[in-house]
Amino acid sequence: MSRRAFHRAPEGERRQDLIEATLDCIAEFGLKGATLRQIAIRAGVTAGLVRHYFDSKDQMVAEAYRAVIASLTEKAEAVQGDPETRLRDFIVINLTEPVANSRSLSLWAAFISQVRVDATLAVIHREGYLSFRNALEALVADFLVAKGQTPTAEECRRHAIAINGLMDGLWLEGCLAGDLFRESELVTIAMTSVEAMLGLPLATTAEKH
Amino acid sequence: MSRRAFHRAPEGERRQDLIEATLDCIAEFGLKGATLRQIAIRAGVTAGLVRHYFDSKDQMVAEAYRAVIASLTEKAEAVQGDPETRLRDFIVINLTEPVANSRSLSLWAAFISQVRVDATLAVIHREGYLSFRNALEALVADFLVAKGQTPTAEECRRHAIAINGLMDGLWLEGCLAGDLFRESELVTIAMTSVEAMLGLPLATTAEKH
DNA sequence: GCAGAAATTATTCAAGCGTATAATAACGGC
DNA sequence: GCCGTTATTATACGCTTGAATAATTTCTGC
Repeated sequence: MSRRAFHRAPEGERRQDLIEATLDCIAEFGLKGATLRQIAIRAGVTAGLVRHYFDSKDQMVAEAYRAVIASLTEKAEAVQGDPETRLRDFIVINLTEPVANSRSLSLWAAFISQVRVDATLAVIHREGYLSFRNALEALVADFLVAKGQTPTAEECRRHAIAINGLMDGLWLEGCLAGDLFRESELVTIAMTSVEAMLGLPLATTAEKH
Repeated sequence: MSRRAFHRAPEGERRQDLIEATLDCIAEFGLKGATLRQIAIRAGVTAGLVRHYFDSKDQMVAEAYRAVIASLTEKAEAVQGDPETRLRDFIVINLTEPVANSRSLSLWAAFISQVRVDATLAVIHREGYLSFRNALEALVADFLVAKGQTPTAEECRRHAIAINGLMDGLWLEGCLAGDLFRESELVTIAMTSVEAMLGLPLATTAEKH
């Protein structure tokens, strides 16, 4: 009857590990399969430790949701360069790995299905959604202005809604059934569609690495 | 200590009631809150009865998923009239009640998050997705032909993927944050975007009721 | 109107859940 | 090198879960 090996993790690292383990379990077993015991196994600790870092399981799950939102938006909001490049990169980033994969979708869907149930998650969700759409709206506005147009705020809003919808939908298709599409096919379709919607070409620039 | 009132339901009705109650509970409490006891309360029976109609809870949930898919696709696949009208109606139906509402999304998301976990649900999902996209592809092909074009199969496929993505994404936005949009704003945006993507106008026809 | 089948309720069960608490191991200051 | 603090393990508790089974009510064919 020997006691389990006792390993003290570096400052703040354990908290992050627990959140990662939570997401792994939700993606793999669903929200109802992500039990404290499963999460603890995944994180390499015992279940009781969770309550040393979080007030409750629900609080840990909420923080895990924040991490998901961050991983889905932070890369997209960090695009740089001229307006056209930024818009193009925004599209590419959202429709390729690591943003677009089946794990991301499973996590996203698990939390979305809880938004109506848990008010805390609803707040986190709305903040993430609005900041994402606002970022896209700014991208579209900058792009149109750079092309010599003077779009009204209303036009920008409508374009942002439409493009946001298109991107969400293609992201979804790619995550759900990536095997049905050829390599980067969805990116090409998105580019062509956005060009048609804005009535402007999105010049193909040389690949950067 | 009197026994609970004993009411025998008409042929086959109880089964449907149980599936409806299951969906109500999933929408309201999430998958993990949809317990046999909650479902039984909602259906006005006792929990034990479930196993008289279904082999297990999982089987009932799978049948409930079939019902969700059906409710999301059956109306859209039944559009009638000339190709242009069918395409327009298809768009309208998918972006307005009862297909587009927050309950539908909660249900859809709950099941999608389980697709990676439960192989049975994965099969049901893929069938529904493909039949939906094929229906849309046929709609697009008919429309283009009616407009005097001779699109290749590849063109139809790409258009269907793009429009499907747009519709999914706008459906999603509408379900998640319907309060952020004006009445039928999403339908208008969808119409305008599809026109731009196909390079053809979708004539506004007189409202039918 | 009775007998057997089917539908429904009631009760029980083992397993797993999140939480609480107590015991123990590692660390940092002095 | 000891001591208080904190991170971690271990264990126990009350509750809920899906499932199994037994008891009861209704229906149907004759």
